[in-house]
Amino acid sequence: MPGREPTAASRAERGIPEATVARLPVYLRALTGLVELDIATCSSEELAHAAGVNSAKLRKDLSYLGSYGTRGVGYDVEYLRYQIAREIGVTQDWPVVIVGIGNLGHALADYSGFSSRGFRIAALLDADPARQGERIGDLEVLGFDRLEDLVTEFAIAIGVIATPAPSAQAVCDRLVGTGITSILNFAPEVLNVPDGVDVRKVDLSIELQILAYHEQRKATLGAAAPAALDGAGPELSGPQLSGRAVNR
Amino acid sequence: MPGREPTAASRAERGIPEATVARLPVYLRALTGLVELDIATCSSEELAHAAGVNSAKLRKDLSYLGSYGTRGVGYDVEYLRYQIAREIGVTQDWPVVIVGIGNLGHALADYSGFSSRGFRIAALLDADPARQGERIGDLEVLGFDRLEDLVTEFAIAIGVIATPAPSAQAVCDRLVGTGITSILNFAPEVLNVPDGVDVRKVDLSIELQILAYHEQRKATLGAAAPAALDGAGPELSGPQLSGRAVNR
DNA sequence: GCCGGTTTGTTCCCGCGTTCACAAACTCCT
DNA sequence: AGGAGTTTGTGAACGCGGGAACAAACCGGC
Repeated sequence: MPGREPTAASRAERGIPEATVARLPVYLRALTGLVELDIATCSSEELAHAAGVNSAKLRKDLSYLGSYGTRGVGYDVEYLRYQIAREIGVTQDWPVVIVGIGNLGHALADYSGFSSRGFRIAALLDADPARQGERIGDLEVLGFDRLEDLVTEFAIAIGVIATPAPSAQAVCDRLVGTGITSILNFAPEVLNVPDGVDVRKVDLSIELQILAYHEQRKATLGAAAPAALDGAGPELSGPQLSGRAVNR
Repeated sequence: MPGREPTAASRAERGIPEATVARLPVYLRALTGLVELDIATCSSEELAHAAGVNSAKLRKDLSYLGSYGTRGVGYDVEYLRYQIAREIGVTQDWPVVIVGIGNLGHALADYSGFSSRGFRIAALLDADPARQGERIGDLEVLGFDRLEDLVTEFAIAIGVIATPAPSAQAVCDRLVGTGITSILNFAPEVLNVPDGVDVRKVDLSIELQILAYHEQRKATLGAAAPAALDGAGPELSGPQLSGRAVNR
C-alpha cells in the first residue's frame, strides 16, 4: 500500500470499493426523495434508514468520496446529492441503445425513469423486420444493422441486451465491436467478453430461484424444528423463525 | 453410484453460503444446456467454463451440497442437475403472483421461462380497473382485492411487485399480510418488511448507474494514463487526479 | 494387482466488506 | 467563552468469500 496522505481526493481517484459503488445509486435515490420533501439537511442515521442500510456503513461509504458532511450537523441534502451524482457520473445523460424490442425491451423503452436518473435512450434496435418501424415514445425501432452508425452518431457507451438467449452472445460481440464497453444483459445467458468490458446481468429466474431456496428452507426448518408459538397455520405456509431479512 | 451421504445431507441442512446460493441457478442453467446437447458427463472445468466461473469456486460450491462427483471422472450431468434443482427447491413449480400489470408486469407475465425453471404464474393483479379483465396467456388480470383469496387458493408463496414506486410499500404490506415471505421487487423503492421475510430487488437504473460509474472511470483514467490497454489491475490504478474541491 | 494419469473435495491463506467504538469537530445554550 | 450535546469520519477487529494447492479417490492398461 503506497502510503501517502489518503486525502479525500486521492481516495476517490483510487477507486471506490465495488460494494460501495453498488450502494451509491440507492443513496442518490434516497437523497432525491428528501429533496422532493424539501428537506435541506439530514443525518447519516436518517439517510441510512431511508436507504435501508446501517448508518455506519453509510458513513464509511460516503467517506470514500470525501468529507462532505459536517460533524454535529449532518449532510446538506442537495450538496451531497450532487457529489454522489458526480461521482457516479450521472450529472449528464448517458446515451443508451436497447437491442431486442420484445416484451421486455418494449417495457424498458417505455420506462420513464431513464431520463431522470442519468440516461437517455438513443436507439431501439431489433433484428426482426416485423418489429422495425414501430414507434415507442418518440423513437422508432430500427434494424440491428444500423448499430454501428448509431453508436457513432450518438456516442453511445452503454448497450442493453433484451434479446432471446440464443442471440445474446452474437449481439454482445457486435456491441463490443463498436467499442461499447458497458453492457447490461437481460438474456439468460453467460456472456463472454474481452477484458475491459463490463457486463452486468439481470436475471429474473435466478432471483426467483434464490427466493425459492430460502422459501424451501424456511418450510423444512419450520417442519423439522417447530418454532414456538405459531398458531397452527396451513401446511405450506412456512412458520417463520428468525430468517434473514434483507432490509432492516 | 449416487452419493447418499448423511454427511452431505447434514451439510445442506446447516445452510449454504449466500454467495453459493446465488450461483446455483447459474450452474443449473448450464447443466440444462449440457443435457440438451446430450452430454452425459462433464468435469468441473467444463461446467465452470459454461457457467462463467472458476473451477475451484465451482467445486467448492458443489461441495456444500454433498459429494456428487466422481474423482478422476467428473460429474454426471443429469444427476447433478437434479441434485441442484432439489437443493434450490425447484423440482416442483412454485406458484407466483404478479402485482402491477403495467409494461413491465405485462412483460413478466408473458415471460416463457417461468414454467421451465420451477415457477408458475398463478395470478395477475392490478389495482387499476382499466387493466382488469385483460387476458395474458391463459390468465386474466384480476383486482388487487382478490389477493387474499388467491394466495390461499393457490398456496402462493412468492410475490412479484411490478407497480410504480409509490404503491410498492403498500402492496408489500398486503403481501406480507397474507403470509407471503418471499418478495421480488421491481419498483425503485426500499421496502420495509418484518424479520423472516426475504426481499430481493431488481433495479434497472441502479444497474445502469453502476455501469456508468465504471464507464466514467475508464474514460477519465484513459485520458490521464493513456496506453496500457492491457491488464493493469484494478489496484494499480494510476495516481492521477483531476482537481477536486473538497470544501464547500 | 499395481501403476500412472486424471479429477474431485478440502484445506489453507489472503483480501474485501461489515461492524463496533471512539476521537475529532461542530452547534447551541448559558 | 466554555461546556454539554450531537454527529461525522475512521481505526481496528472480525467474519465471509475467493483462489491456489494438494491429498484422496477413481479409471484404465498391463
